Amino acid sequence: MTAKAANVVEFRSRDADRTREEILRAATAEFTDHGLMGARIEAIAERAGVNKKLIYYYFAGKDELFLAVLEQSYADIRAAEQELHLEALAPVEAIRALVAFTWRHYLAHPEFLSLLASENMHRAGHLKRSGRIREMNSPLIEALVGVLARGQASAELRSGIDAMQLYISIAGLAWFYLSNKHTLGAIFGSDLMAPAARDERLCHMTDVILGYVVARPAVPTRRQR
Amino acid sequence: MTAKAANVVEFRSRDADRTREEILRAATAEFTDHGLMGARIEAIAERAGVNKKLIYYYFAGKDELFLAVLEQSYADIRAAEQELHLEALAPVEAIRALVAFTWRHYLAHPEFLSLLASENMHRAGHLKRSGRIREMNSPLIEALVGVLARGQASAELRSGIDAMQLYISIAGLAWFYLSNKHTLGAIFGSDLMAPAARDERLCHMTDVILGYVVARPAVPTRRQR
DNA sequence: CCTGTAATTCACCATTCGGTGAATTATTCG
DNA sequence: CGAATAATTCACCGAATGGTGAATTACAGG
Repeated sequence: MTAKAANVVEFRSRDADRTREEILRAATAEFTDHGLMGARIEAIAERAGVNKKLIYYYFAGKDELFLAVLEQSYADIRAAEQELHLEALAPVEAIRALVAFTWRHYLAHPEFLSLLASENMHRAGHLKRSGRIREMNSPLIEALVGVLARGQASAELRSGIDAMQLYISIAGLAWFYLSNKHTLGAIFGSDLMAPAARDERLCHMTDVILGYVVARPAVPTRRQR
Repeated sequence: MTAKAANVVEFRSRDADRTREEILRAATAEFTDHGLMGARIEAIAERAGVNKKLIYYYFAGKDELFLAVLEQSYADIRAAEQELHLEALAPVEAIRALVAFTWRHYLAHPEFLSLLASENMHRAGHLKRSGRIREMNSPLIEALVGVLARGQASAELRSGIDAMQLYISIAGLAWFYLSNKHTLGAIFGSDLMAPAARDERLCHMTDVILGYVVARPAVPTRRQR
């Protein structure tokens, strides 16, 4: 019985790898657009051009799918960091490169910002359950420690810089601008993503960070209580 | 009919203002904890100790409620900014005060970060519809412009600093650390909210910003293209 | 005390959503 | 080819969820 309209239903060619990847891609987009709670499984299925049940065939549920997306996004940035080779650059140039890299990576991967925002709202519950991500503990910090040590030895960089604090500051300068571009843009009445504005931001970020790390001739900064 | 168990139902004393405020308070908490999409109207009603329908009596719907919460949060920070009186401080001290203020306000008002994160995920749709917030265009920026002008005139501060960029940078240094404390804490394996860690962060932030704004004896910072 | 109305409760709905059991089909391998 | 199995579809569910119409009650003003 039930002659399905004969012409219309294209059957999916059966390719597990491709299907899984398409689900992941669609899920990344949906989670990025609407957050973990706002994302709809059915919407992910539609974006992927896939039957909803397939999502449960490949992933245990919404949370596991989100975790897979998050892990992928982390893997991407870690992989990109590998190509920085900070150890090959002079200290000041290494810092400058790190700032530019951070800016450009966030710019090119808005999903990273959005996914992490969701994950933080969930108090990093997925991340904590993921061995994979915790093992990805960025080698970048160690590279940065090396750069700071070299720079301090050569007196090019200020002493007493904490690598983690510096890393967080560099990330923060880029992150806040990009993740809050809509509210900031509305309040300041300007398009923060216009090419000129983006260039200016990188310029400013670089000045701020270099202003901090580059050793000063004399004038010591006073610590506040 | 239907004798409700006689003893149990305490009737709400009828106080429109109080009820409205309690709904707003509960909604702030719920939106903060779960985001706009994750927040449940019924949960807000329970938190407020109020019948669900009352929420629709005082607010048109979920989005209008969210907007009201957002407006309140903006009003709070604008009010707090009023008491800074940057114009009464020496330029460097004014910057230092602004950094500390930003840090402490975000620390004391996590809802501000969370609400704005939701609002940005929604591309500032509520904010754009709110005349009230757009009119709140921070006088802080103007005050900051004044500080920078004074500092430049007295040669205490570097020239060419853009007030908006600086404001975004100060906010970003605090924001990223706080809004991403869970993922950062998991990755770095440390408690970023421990008192010592918080003090260290403020210290670092201050050093970074002052390192940038304070005029250098000679060594000009090279601009990158 | 009485009455009008503002504030509150109650019962209910249509829809959406994450998720599932079982059938079905494509593909691989013997 | 024929059977086994991996990949996909189909039909369906129970629980939430945002929202509502209408009744009800506390309270202020006369």
